[in-house]
Amino acid sequence: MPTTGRRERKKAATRQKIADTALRLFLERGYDAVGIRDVAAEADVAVTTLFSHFASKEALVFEQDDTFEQRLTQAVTDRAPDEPLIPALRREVHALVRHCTAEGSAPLYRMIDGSPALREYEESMRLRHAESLAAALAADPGLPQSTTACRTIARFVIDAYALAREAADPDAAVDEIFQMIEAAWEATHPAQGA
Amino acid sequence: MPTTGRRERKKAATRQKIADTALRLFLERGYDAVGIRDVAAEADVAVTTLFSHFASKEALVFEQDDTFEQRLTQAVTDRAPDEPLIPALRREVHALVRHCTAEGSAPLYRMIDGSPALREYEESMRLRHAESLAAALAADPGLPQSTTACRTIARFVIDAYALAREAADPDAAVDEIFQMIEAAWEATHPAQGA
DNA sequence: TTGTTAAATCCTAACCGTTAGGGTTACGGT
DNA sequence: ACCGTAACCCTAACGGTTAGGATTTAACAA
Repeated sequence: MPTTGRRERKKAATRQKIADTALRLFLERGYDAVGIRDVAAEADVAVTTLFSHFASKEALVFEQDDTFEQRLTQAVTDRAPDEPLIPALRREVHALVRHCTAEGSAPLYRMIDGSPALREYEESMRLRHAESLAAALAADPGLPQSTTACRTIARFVIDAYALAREAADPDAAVDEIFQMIEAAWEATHPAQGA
Repeated sequence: MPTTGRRERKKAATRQKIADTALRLFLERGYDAVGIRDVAAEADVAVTTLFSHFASKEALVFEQDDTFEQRLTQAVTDRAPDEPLIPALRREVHALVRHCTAEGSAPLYRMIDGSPALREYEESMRLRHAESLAAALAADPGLPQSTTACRTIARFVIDAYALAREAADPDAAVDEIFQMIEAAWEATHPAQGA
């Protein structure tokens, strides 16, 4: 029942073809040098079809980055019952940062960093992710923190990801920033473990 | 010698007239309902002139918000020689939040919150402010923290501003978040005051 | 004064992302 | 077999933004 139907398959194929074509062209010629009409023509679809699959030109680049959102929230909800929050988040951010500083991803992220529009779009996207994370934190019954505290920690975690990606030593930066986040988080407890 | 010359005066006047006209029209009819060509016509300038003064439509709304940047950095550089960093920043953020949650600013910020484009623009602008603040922190000889720590604290401070503005009780939110920031900051010291 | 330079402004026309309007095809369920 | 509708198409436009190049005018020196 999830994927029965030729219709959904064709739709998914169209979407994928658009995304693949776009990414290829962007990397070949540069993001700014490729127009929406170019992508649509090369993928052999109408411009309106392209925009029925993707909300904007920038969204073509971050095609499957709602997995980012899911991974963060799942790091909170799916952690072992006794595992403390912050280390779980740190582990996930480590993995996310490694994933996007890996070999194959380098050209993609160089392109992103080279385009103000893409940087701006990504930041705004991360903020939405932070809101999701904040909601996941607020929903955890083991965490009696205020909504403000949850939203704050969520943003701090997003900050850690963004800053670590730009740092000279991303791994070390994650650890350094998470020490700060840990301290911030503990400051919201009335000292629970003591 | 700062303001000699009729030329600079006329230029400043043109800029001001554009900004005033834009803000008036935006508040009267709504941001989306007013086009660039409307603003230019009402201000009696060419569209190209408008864009020689403002880089984008959104920039018309945040006309003089580099004072924001200056106030943050000056809170660091101009503080009393013995005043600790975080309380100085908290005081300034308190003032900034109060300023934009004041009576007269309400319609403006309702308009901003109502437009995704303006929200996105503001966030991106605040990130630039965070970079300035990070530079100011890194330049303070009394603060031997790493660049990563400086950039982190800078972003946390911007987060505090953004979150507090949206909170039900902005003043209390500033205090709550700054307790977390203080803890994060202390975590970067090898315990200096003990 | 007068002439020269460069800054500020102007006009027109276009570019590009995005959307509206409205039509065609073909899948899915009855 | 038939209908509803999802996915797709085309054309034309809208709105922010920019290029190209002309025109005015403050600033300043001869």
